[in-house]
Amino acid sequence: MQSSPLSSYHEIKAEVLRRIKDRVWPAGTYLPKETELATEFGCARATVNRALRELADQGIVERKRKSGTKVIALPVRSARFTIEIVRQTIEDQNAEYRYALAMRVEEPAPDWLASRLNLRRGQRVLHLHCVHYADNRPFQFEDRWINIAAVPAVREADLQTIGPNEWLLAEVPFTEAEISFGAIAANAQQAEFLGVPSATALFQLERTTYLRDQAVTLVHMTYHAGYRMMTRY
Amino acid sequence: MQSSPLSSYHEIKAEVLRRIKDRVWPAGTYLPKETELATEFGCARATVNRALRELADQGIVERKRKSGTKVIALPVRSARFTIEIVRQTIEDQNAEYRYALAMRVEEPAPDWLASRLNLRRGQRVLHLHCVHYADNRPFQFEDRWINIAAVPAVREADLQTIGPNEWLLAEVPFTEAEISFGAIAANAQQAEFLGVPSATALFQLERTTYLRDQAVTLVHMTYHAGYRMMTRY
DNA sequence: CAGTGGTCTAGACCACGGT
DNA sequence: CCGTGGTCTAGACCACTGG
Repeated sequence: MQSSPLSSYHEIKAEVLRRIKDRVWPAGTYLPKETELATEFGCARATVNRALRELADQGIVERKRKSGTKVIALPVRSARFTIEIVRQTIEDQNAEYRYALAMRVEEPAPDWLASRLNLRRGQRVLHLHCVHYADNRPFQFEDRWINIAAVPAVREADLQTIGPNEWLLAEVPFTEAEISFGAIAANAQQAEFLGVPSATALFQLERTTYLRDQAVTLVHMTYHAGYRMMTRY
Repeated sequence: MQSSPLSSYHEIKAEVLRRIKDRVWPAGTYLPKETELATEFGCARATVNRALRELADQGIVERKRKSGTKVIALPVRSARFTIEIVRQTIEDQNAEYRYALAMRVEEPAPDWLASRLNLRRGQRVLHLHCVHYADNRPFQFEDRWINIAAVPAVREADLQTIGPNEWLLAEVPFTEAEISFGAIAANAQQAEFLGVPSATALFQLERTTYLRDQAVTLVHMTYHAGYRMMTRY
């Protein structure tokens, strides 16, 4: 074997991928064990291991102790979307970012919210409406609820200047979140803030954030008409 | 130092993460170098390396040779969406999957498509309309164009039984793709196939797939009203 | 119980990128 | 130039899991 000793895990990864693509190892079959590949490629087992581990992370192969490494039948393609701060998104487009806080109310959590975020009945929350502009055109409308108990400091926060997203990210980074994307028909409020006719089809991102099992915030971010979220893989 | 020798990279990762969260190492600061951490934790440098590398992959820290490892200021959270085959999605909901091929036409690529996929003018493509049902209710409408030159075998493919997505995935796995999500107002066709009023707000996924720089397929997958794509991170 | 991947080690050399 | 992370090695032990 040992054509020309591949000694970087990049090379090994590429070679293994090539064999899978070229059906040398068709979907469902098992690859040789790590030690065998190490011998074939003339490298240490750790190097093969690193290559295969990354292929497993990418969902190309599946590894199990004792059984070995096998090529996944229908490769599940997973795309990665980076959810940036809106300001970033806008500035990346070389547009001028402007932010406005349209509403800030402290009140007891409405029942639907309390049940959604698992709050005690009547627990106090901060309800915000914000609009993010790109070159003075509305880009995103943000409707956010913050659980005050989870971040008491928010009462003192100056959210006139900094968006709540950025403020929260700096205050309580590294939270767990649940995200969903969907399409909605603009309600009167969204239509007004975004400057579109009512019932316009809009892209919306919903995110619920938790810190150690305690809900921090629920936000609906509704984008201007025609917005598309993109990525490649 | 060396409180209690942490010797698994999991433990080290957790400990480093804890220190970042607890602001022992605030955003923007540099962590000790790998060798120092290895000494502190009483383990090999490779172990520290593995832990820090994974934190870098997660976008928690940023590493650069010579400079060192620093805590990212505003952690960019990236969510991973698995784009499964529709059949999977439906079956995962314990619903009955049914598929119908509504149209199959072979024709020269229209100009907009040719320019979009970088095809020669008039190159022949296969144009398909498919509907995927969950428990006999329309779930997704698929409008797909396939570049015949890229996958000649598609001419013989029986797309009555297997959806083109599954067929393509088996035939040409491991392609590059560009994806975008957005909201659209249903046109007459989409409205009819999905059984909703015209202009209903619908969630749509567009994907362009390439194999070695050659366009393979462009597809618009439009979901039933109310559909949301979910994930957590 | 035994086979395969999972992980750790101690040491080495290399490559990038500030100074 | 030279410090820091990037990677490789040879060898070892461990942990899960299939038979």
